[in-house]
Amino acid sequence: MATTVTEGRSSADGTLVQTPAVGVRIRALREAMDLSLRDLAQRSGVSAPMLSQVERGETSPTLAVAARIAAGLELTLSQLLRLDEDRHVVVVRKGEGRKRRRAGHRVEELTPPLPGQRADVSRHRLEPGAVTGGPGDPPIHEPGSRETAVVIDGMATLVIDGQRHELRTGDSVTFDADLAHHFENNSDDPAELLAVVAAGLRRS
Amino acid sequence: MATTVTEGRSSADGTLVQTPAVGVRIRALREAMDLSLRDLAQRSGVSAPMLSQVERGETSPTLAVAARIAAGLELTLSQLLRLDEDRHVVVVRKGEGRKRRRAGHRVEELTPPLPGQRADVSRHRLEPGAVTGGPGDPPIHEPGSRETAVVIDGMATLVIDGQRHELRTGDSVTFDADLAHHFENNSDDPAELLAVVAAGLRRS
DNA sequence: AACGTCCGTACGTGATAACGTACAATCGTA
DNA sequence: TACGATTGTACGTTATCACGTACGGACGTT
Repeated sequence: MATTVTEGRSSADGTLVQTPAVGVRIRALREAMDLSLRDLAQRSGVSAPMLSQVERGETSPTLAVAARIAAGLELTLSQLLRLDEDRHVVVVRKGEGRKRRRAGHRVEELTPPLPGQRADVSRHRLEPGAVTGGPGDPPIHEPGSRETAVVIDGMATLVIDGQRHELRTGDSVTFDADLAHHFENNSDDPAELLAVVAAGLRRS
Repeated sequence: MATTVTEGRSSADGTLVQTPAVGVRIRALREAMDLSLRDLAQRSGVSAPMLSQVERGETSPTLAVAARIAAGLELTLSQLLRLDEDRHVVVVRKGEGRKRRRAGHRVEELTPPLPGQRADVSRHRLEPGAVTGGPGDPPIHEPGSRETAVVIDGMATLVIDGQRHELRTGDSVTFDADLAHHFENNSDDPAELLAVVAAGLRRS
């Protein structure tokens, strides 16, 4: 039984000469989607030669063009850039320390650490009054990832982006998992949740 | 079905015209830090007139200068852009979702048909003696996809590649979903399953 | 081979991003 | 009032971004 907390570690301190890095990332994403330069050009509205130059780091695109490229890759620009800014290191913590600090929250990892894993399934048990992650240190998943949670038993409240969503047994919710979010159990009975985090496009 | 779609400040039709928005955000951040254009110019290495034009949305900066501006505001570029990309979607499905009924097999789709969806979560109820993957169903999934199933309640048997795996309540299993497989319920009580199918990298 | 079609990239041109300088407006201080 | 100091912005020049076109190379057919 292990508690997984996926934390994006931003490199705010480091220098960010990302112009060449984002080009490599764009090329990797494009090839991962099996798109040619002209395919992405049509999807994004950016010319193929421009894409080639950007991918090789010869030019720095404007925000407008970069946003169109990201949209062609079905990403927002911030998501695209975060792929390079973050180390997106997955920190796996043992349930021991986590359970002591976040009493009433038990996490059970269901998906094994297989290579090429793109979905992470975990089961959560929230005692009355317990919260996942915590408001101050919210678990944010990899950029581009999306989470689906199902309330198996009891009631829970999803707090995301300043909004609260009351969930009853049988309810499910889908949202972008790279946003700050956490679950609360404000009822008098334990709650069972099942969380599925689907990773964004990634290469090797 | 009662699905609730909650959106932040979406860009309406989906296309994101963020060039003017980020300018307003930059100005707000700069003024919040009590910096003049020349102050931020020195901190970021971008000329003050350029900053003025960017803040008013007259020009779209390149990624290189946008990153320098963000650094001058002590932010990464993705952090700066994220503040304006509020196309975060939260889809809440109250109660039971869209169902398909087979003989003794009820399927409930939990993930909404959102663009960019890469994982499909479904809930299955198997009556005693029932099997999944009945005649006229998509027997196997896309090549490269992987499936994780969790037995929420009852017992079930996974038959895959000529092998049988007995699963009890709380058990879970992960396997390559492009293999022929199906679930059976050989017990005397109904079984509740939750299946997660993570698609491979999409193409075109 | 010879063909058509795709791939990524080099080239030349128009558009514009980004700079340095200079200006009107505002504020504080003498 | 008058002055220096700052504010944000208009102007003109240079650098370069972004486009359309066109080229050499790789692949599959005929």
